[in-house]
Amino acid sequence: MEKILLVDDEPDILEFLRYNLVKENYQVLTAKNGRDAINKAQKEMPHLILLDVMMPELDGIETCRVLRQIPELDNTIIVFLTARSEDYSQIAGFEAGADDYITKPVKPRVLSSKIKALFRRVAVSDEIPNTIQAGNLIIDKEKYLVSKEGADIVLPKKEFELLVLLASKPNRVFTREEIYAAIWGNQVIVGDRTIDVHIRKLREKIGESYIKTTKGVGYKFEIK
Amino acid sequence: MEKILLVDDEPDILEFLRYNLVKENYQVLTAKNGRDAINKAQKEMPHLILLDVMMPELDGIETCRVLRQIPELDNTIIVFLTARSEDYSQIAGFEAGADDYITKPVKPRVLSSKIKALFRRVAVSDEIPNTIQAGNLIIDKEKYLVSKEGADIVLPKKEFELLVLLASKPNRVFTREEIYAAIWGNQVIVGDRTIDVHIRKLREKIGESYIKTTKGVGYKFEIK
DNA sequence: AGTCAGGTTAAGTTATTGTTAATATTGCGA
DNA sequence: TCGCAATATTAACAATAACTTAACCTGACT
Repeated sequence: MEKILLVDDEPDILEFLRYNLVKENYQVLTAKNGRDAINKAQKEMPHLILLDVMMPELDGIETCRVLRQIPELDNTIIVFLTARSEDYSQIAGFEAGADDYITKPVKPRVLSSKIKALFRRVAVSDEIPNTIQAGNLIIDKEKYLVSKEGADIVLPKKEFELLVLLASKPNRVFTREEIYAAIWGNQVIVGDRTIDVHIRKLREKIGESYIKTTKGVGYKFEIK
Repeated sequence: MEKILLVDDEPDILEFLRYNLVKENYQVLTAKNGRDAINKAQKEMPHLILLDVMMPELDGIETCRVLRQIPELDNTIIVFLTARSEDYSQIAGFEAGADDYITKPVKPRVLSSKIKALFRRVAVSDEIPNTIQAGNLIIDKEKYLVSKEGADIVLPKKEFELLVLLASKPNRVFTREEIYAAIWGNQVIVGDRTIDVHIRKLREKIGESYIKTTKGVGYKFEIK
């Protein structure tokens, strides 16, 4: 369920928007000014912020600028609510980092269809870079699957992570230390044959030719 | 060709509107009061209904409310014809489920451009798929129904949501965290066997072959 | 030959998931 | 509002897959 933060200084509008969005099954939070919005946004990490442009003190444009500074909110969609499609505010708004506009008076169906469309857009653009091509292997991080010439290979977690690591920079040699750090982290301690065994299993499954040992240094995913 | 239903108690206006819309190549039906409109709408399934607000007996607002109860007319656009842009009627109208307004006196060019714009918008937002086809399962999110080879399967809420989530991206592995976040949200905390049990129930009902476990990672809805 | 780095195998260990039944919660109709 | 039935969650234990380790092997280089 998507979380939406509404920001407007007029309680009536806030209520009107909330009513319509709750009906569409969104989780709705509200803030009544810019400062409030920034706090709540940081705490709640909403997926979308609907932000009135005209507000006393910190206006929508300024609020948006501040919000866009927060790296955690990078994937948050910001939509402006403007009185009319004034060219001025639109330009300023997009420059401040808004994703879209809705003009007042807000029509419920426009509201919901626009928001739906925005979420859809995000959902689509999200699925782009989840696969690594390396030689004739395709590694799909999302599906946790490796396919080799059409055939799917299922790998256990550690083996998959190992492969992803090595294949993420083909031909680069990863030392054992690097591999430990990346896959086990600094907390876990494992014996010194563990990686070798995983490498063995991996080679068995994807074929012996991909992973090369550089003695005294480490392993690499070789791609000619 | 789009079908438009005109509703107004004044024959002159009706005739005026029809003339202008027929010219634009729409298929035009008319009704002279709210009751009539509801009947014709159900029978004819128009793509758009142009509805006068001021009508004796059942007024436009009320008619609209009734129309919006009819699920088949969900995708029908409802446009109000109002004497002037009174704030009151606008709000009431939008709450009743209208999509837009046209104010009287109606200018033919405004009429046709507005209607064109509305159809264009619907054409875009219409692609929201309310049904997922996955293997030989058809999942209808609207009807909360799953059918497998013609037979309907009724699923409890949680199981249904789980299925929808997994089937929304077939073959993608969802981690337990993702599943928790999607179905329970960040607020609720449930024990660590809860998902498993729901998975069990689901598999019992839809068949064992669809949902695959990727140990250490999560679950996926597999579709070959 | 001795040492060092890594390879291999199988057996042990642990972590994760499956399963069932019991318990809690919810929603709904009388 | 009560009580029932349907759902949802938890608990306890079983099953299984993944991971790690130990013991031994191989080959290269000195």
